[in-house]
Amino acid sequence: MARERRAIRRIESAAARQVTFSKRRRGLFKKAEELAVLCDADVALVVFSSTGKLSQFASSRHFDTSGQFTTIYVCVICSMNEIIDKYSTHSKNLGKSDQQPAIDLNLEHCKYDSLNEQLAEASLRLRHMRGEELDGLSVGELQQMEKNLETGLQRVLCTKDRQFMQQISDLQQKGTQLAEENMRLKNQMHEVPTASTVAVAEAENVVPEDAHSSDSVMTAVHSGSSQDNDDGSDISLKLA
Amino acid sequence: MARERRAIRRIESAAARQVTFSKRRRGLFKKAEELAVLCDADVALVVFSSTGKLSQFASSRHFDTSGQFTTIYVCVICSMNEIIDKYSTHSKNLGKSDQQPAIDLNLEHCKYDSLNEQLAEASLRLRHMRGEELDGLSVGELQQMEKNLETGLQRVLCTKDRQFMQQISDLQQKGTQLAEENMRLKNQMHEVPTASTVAVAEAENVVPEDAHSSDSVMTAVHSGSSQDNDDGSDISLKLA
DNA sequence: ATCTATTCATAATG
DNA sequence: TCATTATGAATAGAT
Repeated sequence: MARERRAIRRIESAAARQVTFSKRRRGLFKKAEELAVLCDADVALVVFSSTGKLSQFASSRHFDTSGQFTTIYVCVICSMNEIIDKYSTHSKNLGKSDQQPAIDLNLEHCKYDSLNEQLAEASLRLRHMRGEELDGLSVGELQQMEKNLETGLQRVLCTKDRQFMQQISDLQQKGTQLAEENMRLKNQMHEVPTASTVAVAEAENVVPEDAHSSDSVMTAVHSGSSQDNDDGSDISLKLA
Repeated sequence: MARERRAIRRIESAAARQVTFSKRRRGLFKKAEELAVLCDADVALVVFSSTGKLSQFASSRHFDTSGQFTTIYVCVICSMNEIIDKYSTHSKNLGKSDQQPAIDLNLEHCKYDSLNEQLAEASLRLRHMRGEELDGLSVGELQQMEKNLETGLQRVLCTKDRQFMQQISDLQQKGTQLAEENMRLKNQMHEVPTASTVAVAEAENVVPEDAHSSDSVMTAVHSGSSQDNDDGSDISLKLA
């Protein structure tokens, strides 16, 4: 693939071997990733260099934050184990029925296979719901799917609206409470001498600037950044 | 790497995906083997196609019969397991040294539990897609679902349209064939005595009115309703 | 690491 | 699936 063809035989020079290993390993992992993405395949790749260093790759399908199904690559033990489990199951199902105490094993196998089938069925349905692999379906099945999707979408929209309204209502309530507390604070300030007012304001760090009129106090509280949130919510508070 | 660069994104067409999968899988396995030989590395590669078919590759070092150390390539379970064992050992050494006081039994349990979890996860997702059990979800998750459902719905609609159009196209083709056949029949009628012509037309019920000029025959066939459909389709035939 | 001359993999097509 | 071929990618060797 280059200046000259290199015979596919162990490279004797350790240095050259290391260089070639680096180059080709990168290429191999890239190809593995491309295969996984292009063909929607699960790929697990484990490589030990001649010095014993491990590199691994596994593909996994997940939801990403933008809400689309995406193939992302997780080179972590967890994901790799999934594929190895899949592999183990597969190789156990095919072939070697020897060397096993047979009885319980078969029961386990049945349960296992049944679970696998159910999982396959469920993921096929999910893929259909995502609009994938539809080509084999009849028009009737497609119409049913359309109906299901429309129903699901409607319900999701309703739920979302409900949650939005709940949040708004919560925020309004919180706003009312804060406004009431502000009113109380304002009244307290009116009831004490001017010198104490300043002391209180500094001690509680509520009003960052010199506030003498009641108007300026209200303004400062409403426009302040939300350090005053005591429930961990990160939604900024805006009141009309 | 060919006539044109293909974007590294999931190939939508199942057929094209399958073709690309075959080609690229072969390439990937070849590269894996070459890396193992050239660089004296241990390589394990497990690939599940999107249809769930497994292919695997593993390299292993053995003494061959000539008494030399050689890297030979064994795509058998045994060899793969060696590497997976190596992998497992490696990943066990790093990090989690906990949770492993137990017996080998737990391996089976883990796999079983994992399958069960996956199944539960899949069916929950399905229920979510159908708009069920949404109350626990955040607004963000709901928005993702909304997007997914819209995408799925769009794809279902597209597929349905495609199938409708396919049916229409099939019917049009059939109509054209019938029209041609009618034309042949008409020509045959011109070649036999008038009495027989009428008899044939009535017997086959193809041309409803007296048709003597070629123009009127064509018109009759094209605007005729589709009693001539022999495949049970109930879609009416309209030709331009 | 970077740079090319080559070889190779593969996308499109039949 | 198989064969062909134009094209872009990967990479061997050198710096």
